[in-house]
Amino acid sequence: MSEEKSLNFIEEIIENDLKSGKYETLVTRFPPEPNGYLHIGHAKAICLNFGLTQKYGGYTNLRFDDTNPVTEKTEYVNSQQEDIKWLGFEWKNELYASDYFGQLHKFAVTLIEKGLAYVDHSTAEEIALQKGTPTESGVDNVYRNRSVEENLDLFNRMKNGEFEDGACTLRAKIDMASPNMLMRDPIIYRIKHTPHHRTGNEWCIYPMYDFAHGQSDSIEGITHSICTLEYVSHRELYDWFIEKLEIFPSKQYEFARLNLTYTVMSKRKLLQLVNEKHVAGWDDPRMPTISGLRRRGYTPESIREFCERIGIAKRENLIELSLLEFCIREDLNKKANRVMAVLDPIKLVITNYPEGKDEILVGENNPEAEDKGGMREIPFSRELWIEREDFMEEPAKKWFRLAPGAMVRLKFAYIVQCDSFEKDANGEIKTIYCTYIPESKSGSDTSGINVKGTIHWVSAAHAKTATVRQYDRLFTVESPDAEEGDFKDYLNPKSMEVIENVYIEPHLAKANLSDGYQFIRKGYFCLDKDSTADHLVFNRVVSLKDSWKG
RNA sequence: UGUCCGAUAGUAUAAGGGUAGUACAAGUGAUUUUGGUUCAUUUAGUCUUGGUUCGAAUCCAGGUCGGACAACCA
Repeated sequence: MSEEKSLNFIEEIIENDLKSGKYETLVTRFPPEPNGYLHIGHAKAICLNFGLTQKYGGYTNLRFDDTNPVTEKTEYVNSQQEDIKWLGFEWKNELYASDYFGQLHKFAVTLIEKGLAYVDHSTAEEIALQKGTPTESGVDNVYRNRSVEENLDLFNRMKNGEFEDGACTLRAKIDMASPNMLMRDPIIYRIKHTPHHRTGNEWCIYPMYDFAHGQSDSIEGITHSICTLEYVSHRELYDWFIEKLEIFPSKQYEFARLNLTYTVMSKRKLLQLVNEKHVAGWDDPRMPTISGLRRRGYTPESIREFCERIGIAKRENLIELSLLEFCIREDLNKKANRVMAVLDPIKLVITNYPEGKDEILVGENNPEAEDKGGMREIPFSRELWIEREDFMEEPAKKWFRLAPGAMVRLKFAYIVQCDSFEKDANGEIKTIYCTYIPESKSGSDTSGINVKGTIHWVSAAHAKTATVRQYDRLFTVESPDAEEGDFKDYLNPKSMEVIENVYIEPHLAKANLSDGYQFIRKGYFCLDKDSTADHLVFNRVVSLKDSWKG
């Protein structure tokens, strides 16, 4: 069966290149800068680059783009590696742009020797001024026409640490009148007397992104160098260096980055949320970081599926958060064991059930799993906790749950009928009194009674307690970036609701950190790493879809 | 008064000169011991104006709108 699946524009390019024999083996790379944690937007790029070589053969390198020692840290290198592995991908080579500092330095010397680079003593302000604007061309400066020998000598002295930071730069000599600002003699080396996370104090000059990225691709024989749209105008420069240096012609292709509703995606803004403690850290479950999503309870499969579904194109896009939620529900629906937990309890007493009697009921763990996920035991007794919202003193129309005189099925157990209820001094419902129908036991129901509603419960005498953290969108508006004023003005004050003393069925005491659970009728939850043996903390991954419109 | 990129249902993404399709979202109904799942079904789209053509979302030209570009960041 040939299921014609349409190709995205990058796959088309690759298939053409492979078919024409331009390349035998596809080589891609994922090139993060180790200056922050990876987020769902990076996941899109990871799935793309690794996915392509899985599909067409070939391999993908992991290359850290570590050309700026001021912002880069080993902590980030480690977290980024962990996230990529967790997503389920394996890189062929672990590489660093800093591995190429020696080679890159030689490339710079080559350019100088060809008369295509010069040392400039202008200040940053002067350079900006001489550069012109997008609509006005720039002007040449006095250092532009130095001799090759002088440039060689000066560049050598830069390398040897004879100048302070900012005293001079090495610039490519291209065209100060180019309509592309990046071609107006871009800086390719700058002085930074800053130790590097890998090369230590070996260098005090560091290449700029444009002078490192393309050449690194070329050195590694990257055939398709895939990046986001903001690099479109860099492509001309990318090609220029490769051409002048006469090295392997890697080609750059750009796709539109991911934007997600109700969140921000720039590393700068995410860092700000962390530093200013609007969230608990890079892995706060509300963060769109991969570590945050992992802690929230998202699975690698769900994120990969999401990346598959959003597609790859060149137009700007804003993906609805509901698609991400759909992907995790779809995955957890198959995998998550069903359990019962009561988040906002009221007492239910079964007046005709013997006091002191216990019963062990069995329930299937997951009706959606092939073997139903096996069975588990659930203790039942005379007094139960049920959800406050499952009782209505004056029922709305089409109300299927508990109300005076109404009958409901207790999940995995019996049908009960509400006889009366009691309020406390504040007028809040305190206790509901029911009678149960002994013949209606789940699995052996001979009562012949049909009820519309089924509710969850936990036996009061057997319940354990836990803390539940219910998460919601981090921002109140779809596009915090696009809004007026500071994006932080739109933080959702209710993005985390902590509920203490949630009653959970005893089975959940054995909950596993890596498993997702469905709290029946409430949503998908997972154990948080803050849990201890006697204090469990659950994160809500996502609520269940709720088509009840009360 | 620049250069480059883009424009298809609410949101994404296909259709590569020949019936505008899919997914999510939204609505309706059926099934259901989760108001979940599943199934069925409805709503809803080619930025604009010309041109080429028997025929244009697709090719061409002009316009409009959106985005990117003036860091010793990546």
